[in-house]
Amino acid sequence: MGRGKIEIKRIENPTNRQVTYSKRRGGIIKKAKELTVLCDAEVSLIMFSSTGKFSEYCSPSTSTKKIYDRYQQVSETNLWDTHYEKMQRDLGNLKEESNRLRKLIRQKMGEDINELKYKELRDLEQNLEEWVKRIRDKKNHLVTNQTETCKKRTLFQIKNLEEQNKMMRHMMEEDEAERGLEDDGDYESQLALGVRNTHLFAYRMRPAEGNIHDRGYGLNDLRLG
Amino acid sequence: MGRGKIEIKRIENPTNRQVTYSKRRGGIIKKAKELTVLCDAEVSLIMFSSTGKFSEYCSPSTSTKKIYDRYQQVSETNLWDTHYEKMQRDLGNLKEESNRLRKLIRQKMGEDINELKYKELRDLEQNLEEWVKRIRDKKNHLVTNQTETCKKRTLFQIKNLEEQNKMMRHMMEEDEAERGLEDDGDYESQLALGVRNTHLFAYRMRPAEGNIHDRGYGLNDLRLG
DNA sequence: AACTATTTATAAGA
DNA sequence: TTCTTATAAATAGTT
Repeated sequence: MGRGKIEIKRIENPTNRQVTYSKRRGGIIKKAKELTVLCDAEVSLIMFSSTGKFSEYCSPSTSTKKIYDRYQQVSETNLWDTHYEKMQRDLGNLKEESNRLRKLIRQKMGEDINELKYKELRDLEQNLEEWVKRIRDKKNHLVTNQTETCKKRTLFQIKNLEEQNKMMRHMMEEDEAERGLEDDGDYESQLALGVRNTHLFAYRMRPAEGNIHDRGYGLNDLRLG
Repeated sequence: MGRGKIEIKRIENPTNRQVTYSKRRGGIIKKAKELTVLCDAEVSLIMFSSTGKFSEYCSPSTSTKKIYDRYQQVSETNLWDTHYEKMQRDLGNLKEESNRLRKLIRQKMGEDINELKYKELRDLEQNLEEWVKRIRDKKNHLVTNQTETCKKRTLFQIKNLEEQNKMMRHMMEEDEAERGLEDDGDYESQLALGVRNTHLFAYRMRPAEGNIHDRGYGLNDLRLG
């Protein structure tokens, strides 16, 4: 849509790419809004440009987090359903195969009874038992995997939390330290200056050092008299 | 874009709404793909229709989860930045106010030196200290809040995990039970039938009960002798 | 940021 | 759902 048709492939010129990103980001967000309103849908749209610039749209009435939670539910349900359905299909196939085999056995028995020995039937039984076991193991494995995945995610969250806290504590300490320096230097020097200025008038003048006028803490409720 | 212009407001007819949803969902996913390729961007798009139908698009080379993790980082950073910037602005305002006040004080001192007492300067100092304290408390409060939010999220994840596990265990048990019934009834009766059928021919016949042909377990690697 | 020639998306109809 | 097509909307290239 434009003066010329463009091929859908990476725009190599970084400026053009950025401009196109801006324009199309606006377009897609508009589309998301329209979809939300027209169709009463819930939409979450998260975008990172190639330069790492972040934009998002989320339907009002919900939040990105809520949508993501719902997404996780649905997609895990899908995952589970898929595995489970595959298992059911496998079982179905086994049943069909079994039917064919039993027919074959009956035929054979009809044709030549001596070919079917008691031992062979024991084998059959054991084979069937093995298959049941396999199905069960498969299912257990599945459930275990799901559980492990959940555990891993939670552990990751905890790790994430710890890192975030560490970072925040670090930021806080750094800032505390910085503020502390200001307190010992800037702020106290101002106070001292104030006191000295009083002395200046009340008792005797002393020279004021440096420019203090652009470094002070403002006060909204200072009583002056 | 279409035979007629439409107002962007909820489509009341459910059929039309569904049709429009389908069409526009395709459109927006196409746009997301194009943005991804043209601009080398990372996009996550999650949609739920008004009937709860779920669709998503995610740039190849990443995943919805990764994008959401990145989103959380960025949006928390933004949140933090916003608060922090507000704090810095507050501090800036205080500094300005302070400058004005100091000018006023100097004027007053010039006009009438006796109005400024030592006690007043102590008040000034205490006020300044209070403000510093307030800023610090505000910041501590902020950090604490952030930490609490993270904790809550993690606890929620754990709770979620526990519920999911419970559900899965329930599903598994239910299915185990069902399978168990089949084993005791269907499956064993089939085996028994096999054995009995052998007896039928090898030793003596016994009546077979029920129709077994549509319920058996199939076998892929059964050796028939 | 604007502008506009084109391409693209899509509303309505089948 | 899917196709068709007239028309609205988005946007590529340009200023």
